[in-house]
Amino acid sequence: MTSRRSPSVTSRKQPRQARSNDLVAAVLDAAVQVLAKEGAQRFTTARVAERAGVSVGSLYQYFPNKAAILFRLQSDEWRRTSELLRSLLEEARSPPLMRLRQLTHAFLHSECEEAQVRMALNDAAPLYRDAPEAAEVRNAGANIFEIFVRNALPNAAADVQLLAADLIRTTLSQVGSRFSQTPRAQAEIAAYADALADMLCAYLERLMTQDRAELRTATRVSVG
Amino acid sequence: MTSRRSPSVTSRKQPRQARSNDLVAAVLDAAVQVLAKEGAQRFTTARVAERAGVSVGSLYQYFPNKAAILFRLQSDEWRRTSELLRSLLEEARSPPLMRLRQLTHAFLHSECEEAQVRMALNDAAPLYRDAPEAAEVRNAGANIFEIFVRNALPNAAADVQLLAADLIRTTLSQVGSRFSQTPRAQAEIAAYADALADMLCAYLERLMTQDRAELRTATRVSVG
Amino acid sequence: MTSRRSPSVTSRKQPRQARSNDLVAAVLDAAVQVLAKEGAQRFTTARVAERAGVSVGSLYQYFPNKAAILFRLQSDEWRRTSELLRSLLEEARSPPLMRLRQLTHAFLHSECEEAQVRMALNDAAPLYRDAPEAAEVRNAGANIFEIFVRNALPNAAADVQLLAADLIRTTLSQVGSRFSQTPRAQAEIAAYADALADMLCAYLERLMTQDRAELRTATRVSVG
Amino acid sequence: MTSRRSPSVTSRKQPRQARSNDLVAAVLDAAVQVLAKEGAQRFTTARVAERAGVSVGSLYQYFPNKAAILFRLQSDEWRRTSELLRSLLEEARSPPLMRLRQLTHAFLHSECEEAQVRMALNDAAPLYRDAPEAAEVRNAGANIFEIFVRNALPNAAADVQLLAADLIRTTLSQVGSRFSQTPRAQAEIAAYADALADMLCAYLERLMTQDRAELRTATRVSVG
DNA sequence: TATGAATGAGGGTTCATTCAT
DNA sequence: CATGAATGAACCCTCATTCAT
Repeated sequence: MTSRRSPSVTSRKQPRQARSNDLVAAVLDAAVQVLAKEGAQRFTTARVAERAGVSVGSLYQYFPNKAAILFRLQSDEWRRTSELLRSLLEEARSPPLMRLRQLTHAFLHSECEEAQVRMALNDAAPLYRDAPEAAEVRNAGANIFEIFVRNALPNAAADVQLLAADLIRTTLSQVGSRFSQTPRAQAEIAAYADALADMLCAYLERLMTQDRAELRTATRVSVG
Repeated sequence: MTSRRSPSVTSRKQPRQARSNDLVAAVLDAAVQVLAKEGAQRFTTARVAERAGVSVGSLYQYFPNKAAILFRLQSDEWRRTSELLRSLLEEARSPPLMRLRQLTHAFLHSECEEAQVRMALNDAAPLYRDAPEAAEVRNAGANIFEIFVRNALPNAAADVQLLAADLIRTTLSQVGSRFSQTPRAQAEIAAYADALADMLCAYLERLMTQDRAELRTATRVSVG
Repeated sequence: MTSRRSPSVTSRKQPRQARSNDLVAAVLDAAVQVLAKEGAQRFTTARVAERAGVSVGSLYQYFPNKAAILFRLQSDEWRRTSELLRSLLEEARSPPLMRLRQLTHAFLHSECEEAQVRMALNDAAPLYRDAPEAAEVRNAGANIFEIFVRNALPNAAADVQLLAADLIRTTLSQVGSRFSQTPRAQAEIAAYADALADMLCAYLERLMTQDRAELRTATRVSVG
Repeated sequence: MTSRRSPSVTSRKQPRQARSNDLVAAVLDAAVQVLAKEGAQRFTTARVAERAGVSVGSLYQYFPNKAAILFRLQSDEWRRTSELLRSLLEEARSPPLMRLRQLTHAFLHSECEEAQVRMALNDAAPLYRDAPEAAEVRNAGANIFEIFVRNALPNAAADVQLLAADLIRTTLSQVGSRFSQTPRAQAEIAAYADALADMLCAYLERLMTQDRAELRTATRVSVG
């Protein structure tokens, strides 16, 4: 394939002053509204600037291009989600399976909020996903699951742990994203979350059983 | 949000003659190439026509608009996948869990073939997914899993069956689609397919256990 | 201004055979339907041919271009109107003013029938009106009024007669055409026709008075 | 008939600054030239922009679409004509019939100026006449005649007044428009205007006679 | 003679980005 | 710094007409 553009997508300047922060906030806010109201297709810098009550020129002072706005939106979104996941997964007092179930519920509900914007943002993904910064942000989210899995499967090989973490994370985010493409009632969300949690937990449970088996084997071997 | 257009997307005329079929085939073939080489962003009717060695006008004799080409591509793709799934799931001689595992492997491998095109097609989804015909094609795929699940969980309530079928199907297609976004070696695919199959099987196994329990309960009740 | 195309617009061949006549009739019929249903803007040879159940190629065998179809439609329309006017104006038993009034009513009613098509045909006028044949057909209609006026104002100078004939004809056709652009109830048509007839008759009456005066003067002069 | 589009046609933004006004003026000016030189058929935004020495993009900053340019031209034209008519009809010192005659002359002369543009604008009418704003502008012109007729026929019923006003206005504008489609010498214009004025005045005179009769009747009744 | 597939210039419109003010 | 007018390439789609079959 020919080269596809992956220009830098981060802020042109770090806005230190109050004014700048306001402007950036206004733009991001407007961007969300445009995304929700008009969809990814009609998401234009002009429309964002207008809705933000700002000139296009100003917009381009803080975002190098349209993709940067979208990337920032997605970035913030990922950060928020990571925060949510971290707070639930790291809560070490409850057992892993219970935490995973709680998280599934929380995540699915959160996905269904502002599904409109999330979908539009998803539609616009081709515009920002190839930027180098994107990988970085995504990896940050991955860590959380890796820690969780390492904790739940302390005796598993590293690659098994990574694979499980990836699969759980991918399943959650992809299935959640797809599920929220259709408007859902609260009860429906809860039911789907239960099923999804069943699946993830069944998987994790199986791994944990193997994990304990491995431990016994390892012990016996070392003892023997 | 404001209304978004969802124009019809099916063929303008049924090509009966050899000539027409050639043209349609050439256009679809060219469309795949453009998608792979240029991506969804640069997928234009002009480019497709040029690569097909055909005039734009001719292209528009057989496809009412750009979305129709994309829809047709996706449609064909869905049909092929459905065929694959059906042949594997309906193969009644092997037990359900084994069939599900085989299917996972087959599906993941198939997803990773021509991943480039699949991704581009996915990026272009906003252009065709709202067409009325799209829902129809999607539902066709859903049936296959429903039948499979009904067979595996004969005693479960209908809504449980539907939910399980939906979840399995969604997980497979979404996780598969995400997984294939990165180029993968054969071994990597096999490993991921194993993990994914583990997850789906663990889930189905749990449901099957419950299913048998329900049968016992029901039997006891009716006997008692 | 630069040259505007005024290509010939008459039939490519005189259709003598039954088949040909059928085809021409079918095309004209279809043309009327397309005009009514789609408007001048969307009046295309392809649409006409399809609705006529005929291939574009065949259509072009009997009409040299799109304008020719429209011209033929308008031509026929003018012929029909001329027939109507002639039959009413030449009816010599009733006095001129009464005939003019009757004609106004008849004409306005006729204009309001199929107003849809008439309007569309009017919108398409730029396509055919510059053809040399158009003037010819129009002049045919003019004659009728000239004869009528010569009869009503036998003593007037030739240029006065011509001017009056032109004005009456122009007023009738233009006001009628404008009036029928809005859908009208029968009573509304009658009322407007009455007013229009009032105007035309008041005008003609005044000229007739002058005409008689001229006769007296002429007589007196010639006598004196 | 199927629905035909009637998009809004008014300015995209109110040009406040000198620069903007210049651009709008340049575009309108260019539009007139293109209309005169190329006709309605070849009136394209690209040509207008080019002749205005402006990019298409700029053109679209001030006009939402092609129709808007045409509508604006027609609108301005209507406004100018209304101004002319008002100044002549409201000139209360001369008697109604005289005013009507003067107006007829003035109007016909004005119609014959830039007849080329007027005709082209007329040909393009289908593009803008269905816009909601068009009715409004047209009605503004109607008022002038209604006031004039109410003054000339104070005792007539309201519907009689409205009908007369409509008929006079329609006749003037339609006959004038048709007349100016052919290039005319000054003398020819004067002669035709005289005839047209004769017709309108004869009509109005008849109504005024009736009006006075009604007054007498009304007086007698009220006295008796 | 009939067909209808093929053509491709041309039309209206959008939008990311720049830069003079 | 802020503005927003200006740019013009690019996009999707239409349609009168021809000509090989």
